Amino acid sequence: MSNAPHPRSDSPTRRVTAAMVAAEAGVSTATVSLVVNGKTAGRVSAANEQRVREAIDRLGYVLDSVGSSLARGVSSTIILVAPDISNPFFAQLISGVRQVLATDYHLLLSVSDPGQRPSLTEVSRLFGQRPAGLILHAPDPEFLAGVPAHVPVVAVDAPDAPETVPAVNFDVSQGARLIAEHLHSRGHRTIAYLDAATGTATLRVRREAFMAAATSLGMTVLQHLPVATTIDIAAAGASFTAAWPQMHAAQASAVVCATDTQAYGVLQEARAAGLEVPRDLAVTGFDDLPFSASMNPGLTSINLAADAVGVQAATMLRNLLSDTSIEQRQLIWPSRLVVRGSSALD
Amino acid sequence: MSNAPHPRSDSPTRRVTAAMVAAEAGVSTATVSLVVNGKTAGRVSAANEQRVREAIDRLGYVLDSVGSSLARGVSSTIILVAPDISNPFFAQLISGVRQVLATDYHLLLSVSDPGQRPSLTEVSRLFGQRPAGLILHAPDPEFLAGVPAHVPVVAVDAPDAPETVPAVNFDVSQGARLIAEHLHSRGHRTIAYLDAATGTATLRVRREAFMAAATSLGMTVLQHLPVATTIDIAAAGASFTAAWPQMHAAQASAVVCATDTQAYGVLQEARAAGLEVPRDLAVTGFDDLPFSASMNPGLTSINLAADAVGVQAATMLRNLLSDTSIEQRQLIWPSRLVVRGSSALD
DNA sequence: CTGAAAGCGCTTACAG
DNA sequence: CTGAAAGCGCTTACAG
Repeated sequence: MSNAPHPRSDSPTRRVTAAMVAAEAGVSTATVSLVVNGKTAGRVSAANEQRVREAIDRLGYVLDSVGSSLARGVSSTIILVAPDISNPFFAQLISGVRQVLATDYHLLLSVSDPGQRPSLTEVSRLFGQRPAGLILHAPDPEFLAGVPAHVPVVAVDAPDAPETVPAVNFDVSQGARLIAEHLHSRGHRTIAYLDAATGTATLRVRREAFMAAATSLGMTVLQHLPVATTIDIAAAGASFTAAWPQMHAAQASAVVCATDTQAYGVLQEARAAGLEVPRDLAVTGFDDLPFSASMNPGLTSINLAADAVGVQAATMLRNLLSDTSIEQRQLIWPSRLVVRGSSALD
Repeated sequence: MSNAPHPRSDSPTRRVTAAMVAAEAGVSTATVSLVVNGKTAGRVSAANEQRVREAIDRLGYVLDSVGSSLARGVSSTIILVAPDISNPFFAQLISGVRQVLATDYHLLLSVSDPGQRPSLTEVSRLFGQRPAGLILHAPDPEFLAGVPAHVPVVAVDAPDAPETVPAVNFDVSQGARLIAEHLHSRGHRTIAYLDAATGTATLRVRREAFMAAATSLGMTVLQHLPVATTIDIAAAGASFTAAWPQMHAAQASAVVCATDTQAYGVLQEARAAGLEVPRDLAVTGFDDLPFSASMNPGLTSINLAADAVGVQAATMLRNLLSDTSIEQRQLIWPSRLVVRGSSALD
């Protein structure tokens, strides 16, 4: 920050423009622009480039991206649209995206309130920003359809995205099967499924894949017992508490939860009800949040490689932006079962 | 989305501009601009306003915020700068900010990698966006000093912010005292403090306030035992494990952690070491993350009203933006002790 | 109440 | 290799 003073209390120094740099260096603004954008090869003499760089340093010039975006017709901002950043798993995704895109683009997040989808005005304003590209986490089909044709887009965690949309998904079907097989191998035959009531595609796939796998293994899955809840610890716990008597009567020996967050609530309330996990009741989650290993007992879950997927999605988008033809339009990342104490006696 | 089709596969329809709307409505672009910005009072006839609105609907016009920002000299984007969004507590803060600002401004998040501070280039690009204002979560002094004088700023969770900077802080000193008093009242006399090694001001304040309170209550706090760690479950657990023999020898009966995240690691490793919490060792956290109630035993912690603080900060910024003089430049929000099983026998 | 015009800061053919 | 100039889409005094 040494040579670019930003006097917070001094007189409101005027913004330094390319024109001022040009005057200082004795060149045109066209030349300044070429230097700033690294397009000097064969277009700017070494001497002039040097002069411009010195002038930039002297004046503390910073490219105005608003002017730049208007002239180029597109900004260098990539917007990551997420329905819910309270999911800690999302931080990992971002970290992966940053690794690939942070150098050349400005990464911004646009979030809606948890569980809610972005409104029409929010979407319009989004495109009014002229983003260079979009990474959409778990977009609903309407949002996807509303993206203007000329904006490069990559979807993440969107198993229902049309094949024409580049996407990187987690293999949650496989994860759901792994859970079913794991519980079956531990002798469970009657099981409850706590679904998440957000309508996201990944959650539908998780449920359907689990049902299919459990059924084909000859297990019984209780219907709507417990009742689906939002992805919230307290709501999930309450739903479990309400359903437990019936589950118990039906001789259910395990609760499979659509998300780790919900499983935390079930663990908590099962304990409050005096149940011993996993002896009296096995519990499993999905997502393998960083906190799941710290539960007591640890929560058996499905690990999703969020950072790897972030890297993949960002790489795909970068290729799209540089017109590199991408080989595969949709990638799928394997899931991994992590067995912990909540489903396995030591 | 009905009357504003975004043909994803059709021919690349040209962006609809204010000039096209003006032509369609038979008025000037100046009039279109006034209507779009709701500045019609006494400046646009009802008839013309009506015509313009119809033309906008017919053509599916959306204000281009890049052009608008350039003309006005400032965008309608408010950027929330956060060092680490993996902190779930951050989602609550955002929710509060959104409640106040989402209608009139576009809220975007700029994140750096966990624990790292934003680089100079990132900061420059930030201001190249011409944000209407900034909300800074736990900014370091250098960043704060680098904010151009004309950009309205509100800091959050920045107990070291100069008095000239509007800020909303949590009373973490009070929280630290509450922890000390609670443990003292439970009979603890020798205590370990697991600090967080990120250099954020709030963490320094937590530690200093705790040390002062504990000392004045006549308690002994072991020095650098365990060794400070990043805000990471595994790192904290490992640090605890390494320090436990010495802590035990020193007859420490409690570990006070700078953050809940670290406390999770301690709980986990204490359990692995065969310790019973809280009988053999009490553990406390700080932040009261949503997961802390789900630990077993539940984690005693300090609850910070993140959403309330988000609302406050956003309100302050909105007042700053509308030239309303704000009464108080710095607000402080009380902390609340939440006692759970990790420090209290049933 | 209305519109022509200047201007925001930059980029990019274009002519030299 | 270089610069004058047009243009990106909008807003805002200004003159009427």
